[in-house]
Amino acid sequence: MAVTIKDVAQKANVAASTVSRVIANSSRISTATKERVREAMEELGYHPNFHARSLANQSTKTIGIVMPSSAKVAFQNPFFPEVIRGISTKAYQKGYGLYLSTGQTEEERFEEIVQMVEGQRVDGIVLLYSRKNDLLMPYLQKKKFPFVLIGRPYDLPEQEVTHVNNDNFKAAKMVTEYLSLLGHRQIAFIGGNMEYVVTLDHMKGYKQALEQAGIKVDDSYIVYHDELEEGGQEAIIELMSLQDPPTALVVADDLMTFGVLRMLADTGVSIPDELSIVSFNNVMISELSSPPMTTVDIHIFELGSKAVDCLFEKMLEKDSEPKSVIVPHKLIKRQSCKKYTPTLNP
Amino acid sequence: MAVTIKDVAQKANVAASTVSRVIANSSRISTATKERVREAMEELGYHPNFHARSLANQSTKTIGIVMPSSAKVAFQNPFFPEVIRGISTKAYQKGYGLYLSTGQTEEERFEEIVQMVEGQRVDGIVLLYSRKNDLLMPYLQKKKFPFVLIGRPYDLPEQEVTHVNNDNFKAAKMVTEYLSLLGHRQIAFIGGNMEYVVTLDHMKGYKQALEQAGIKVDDSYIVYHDELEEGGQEAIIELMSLQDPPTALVVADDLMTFGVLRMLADTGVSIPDELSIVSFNNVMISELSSPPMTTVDIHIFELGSKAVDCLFEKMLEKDSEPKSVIVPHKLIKRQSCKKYTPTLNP
DNA sequence: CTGAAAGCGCTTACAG
DNA sequence: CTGAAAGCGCTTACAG
Repeated sequence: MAVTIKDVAQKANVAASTVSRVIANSSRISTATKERVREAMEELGYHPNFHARSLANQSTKTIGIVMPSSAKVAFQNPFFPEVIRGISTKAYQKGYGLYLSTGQTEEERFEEIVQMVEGQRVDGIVLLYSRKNDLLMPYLQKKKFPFVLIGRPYDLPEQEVTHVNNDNFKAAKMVTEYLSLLGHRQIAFIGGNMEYVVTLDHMKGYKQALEQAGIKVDDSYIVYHDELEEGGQEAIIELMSLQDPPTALVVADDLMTFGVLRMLADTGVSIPDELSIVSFNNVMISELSSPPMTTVDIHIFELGSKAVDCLFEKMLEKDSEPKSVIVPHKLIKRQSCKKYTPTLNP
Repeated sequence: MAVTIKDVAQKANVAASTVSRVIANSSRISTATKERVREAMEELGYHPNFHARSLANQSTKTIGIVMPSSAKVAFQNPFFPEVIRGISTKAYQKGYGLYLSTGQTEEERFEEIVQMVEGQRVDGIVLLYSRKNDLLMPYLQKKKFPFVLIGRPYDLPEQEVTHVNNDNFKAAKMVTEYLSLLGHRQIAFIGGNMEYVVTLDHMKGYKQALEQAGIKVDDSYIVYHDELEEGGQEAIIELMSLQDPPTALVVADDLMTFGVLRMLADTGVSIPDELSIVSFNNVMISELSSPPMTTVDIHIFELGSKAVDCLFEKMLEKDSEPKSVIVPHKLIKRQSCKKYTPTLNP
C-alpha cells in the first residue's frame, strides 16, 4: 500500500540496504548513489515506516510524559501546559516526539508506564510530579529505565534519581521571611495536596522561617487543600474565621490564590491592606489577578527543558551518575503584600 | 534482552503463533492452553513489543493531537488542557494512546503530520484548531487519512470534513443580543487572531445581532488581537480612548477578559457599572475574576471527547460520510453585565 | 485446536 | 562502495 524501502530500491536500482544507508546518510555511500536514491525517494514520496525503524533500531525517538492525572482541576493548572512546552521545545530540537499518559488513577498510570517501558514504546520518561508512596519510580528504577523526575523523590534517596526541581524549601522560607520582614507575625499557610512532595517542602520552609523569626508555629494557621481554587476558597474561610485571623498568607499555588482573592473580595477583606498574600508559580495569568499577586516565579519552562537535557544524558549513557538540577526561583513583587499595620479598631 | 513471544512459547510448550492468539484471546484456543500460556506470560513478565505489533497489525492504537503551536500564550490557554482531557479520557477508554505534535511553526507541524501519517505512527489525528489557509487539512484529505477537526474548516467545504464545533456564530449573536436587551447600544467587540475561523464566526454573529437590533456597526468598535491577555489589555485601551467609548463589550476569550479587567481596574473603570462584559469559554478560572465574568460555556471537555468519538467512526470505516457535530453552548451569567444606565455627568 | 512459514518494513553485521 | 541475508518481535493466512 504505502511506498516502502523496496520500492525506492527498485526505482533507484540499488538494494534496500543501500537505501537504508542513504537514509542514515552513511559516509560509505557514494555521492552519486545518494543522489539517485534521494531522487527516487522524492519522486515516490517515500517516508520510512516508524514502527519498522523502531523495531530494527530498538529505539523509538519518543519521550513519554507522565502527568498527575487528568482530574479536572489539577490538569487545568497552567503549570502543566508550560512544563510540556518546555519539554516539547527541547524534544523537538532533538528530533523526539512526545507520548502522553492518559490514565486517570495511579494504578492506570502504573499499567501505562509498564506498557511504555516493556513494550518499548518510548526511549525515556519524564515524570511531571512526585508524591509520597509513589510506585512509578521504584519500578523504573528497578528496570533501569531512563527517566527524570520534575520535583524530588520522596521514598527513594535523592542521590539515586535524576531530578529537576526548584528549591521549594528555600523559596517558601524566603517568602515567609519576606512577610515577616514586612512586620507580619500572624502568617498563615495554605498548602496543596499533602501527598505531593512540594507541599511538604513548602511547609518546612514556612516553619523554619517562623522559628528563626521567633514566631511560634500555630497549627491552626496551617491548612491544606488539594482542590486548587475551590480549595483556596475553603481554606481562606477557615483561616479568616479564626479568633485571631492571620495578617499574611503563604499560598502554595497561584490558582489557589485566585480562589482566595475571589473569596476575600466577596467577604470584603481588602488586599493588601488587611491581608498580605504571596504565592508560588507565576503562571501567565498570575499578573492579572486583582490585585496583581506577588508570587515566586519558578521558571516552569526551564524545569521542562532541563528535564529533557537530563533525560538525554541518561538515555545516552544508561548508567551515568544520577544528577540533580535546581532551577532558581525569583520573587516577583506585585501588589498583594504590604507592611503590617496594626488595626485601629479594637 | 527483553522477554519475547518466543520465550513465552518455549516456556508454555507451544508455538509463538499460539501465544499470539492467546494475546488476542482468540476463541480458537483451548482454555487449558490459554491458561498455560498466560501463566508463562505472567511468570516471565511478558509484555508485547509495541512496534512489532504495530508493524504486523498495520495499526498503532495511538491518536495524534495537533496543537496550534506551543507559542507561550496560546498554549497556556486552559482551553487546551481541557480539550486534551476530553480527548484523553475517551481515548483511554478505548485503549488508545496519545501522541503530541511539538512543532512551533505551521511548517514544522506540517512536516510532523506527514511523518505521523506516512510513517504510520498514528491511526488518526485530531486537529485542535482551524485557521484560514490551512495546509494540514487539504493534505490529510488528499491522503484520505482519518482525522477530525475541532472547529470548522474554512477553505474546505464543511460537508467534506468531519468536525466538532460550537455554533460560534450563534453564540456571539446571542451574547450581543443579550447586551442589547440590557439596553446597550454601544457594544464593542474584541476578537482573537483573525486567522482563526472562530474569530470570524464571532464577528459575524456580533454584526448580525447589531443589525437586527437596528444598531449601526461601527468599525472603530471592532478590534482584534491574538496575544490573549496582553492583547486584551491593548484592545481595551484602544476602545476606551474613543470619543464615544462603548458601554458594553463582547470579548472572544476569557483569558483576554482577565487582561481587560486588569486594565480597567488600573484605569478605574468599574465593572459592571460603567461597562458590561461578556466573553467566551468558561474555563476553570473564569469564575474567579473580579468581578466574576459572565461568559459562554462552550463545553470544552465535550468538544474533545466527541471529537474522539467521531475519529473512531472514521477509523473504523474509512469512507464513512463526513459528519458535523455541534456541541451546545450555554450563557453563564455572573457579575460582569448590567442594565445600561445613562451616565449622569455630561 | 495448533504449528510452520511468510510477511510487516526496516537495519546491520558480513562479505566482497 | 554495495548487496544478500538474517534479524527485530509480532500476526495471520494456510494446512492439518
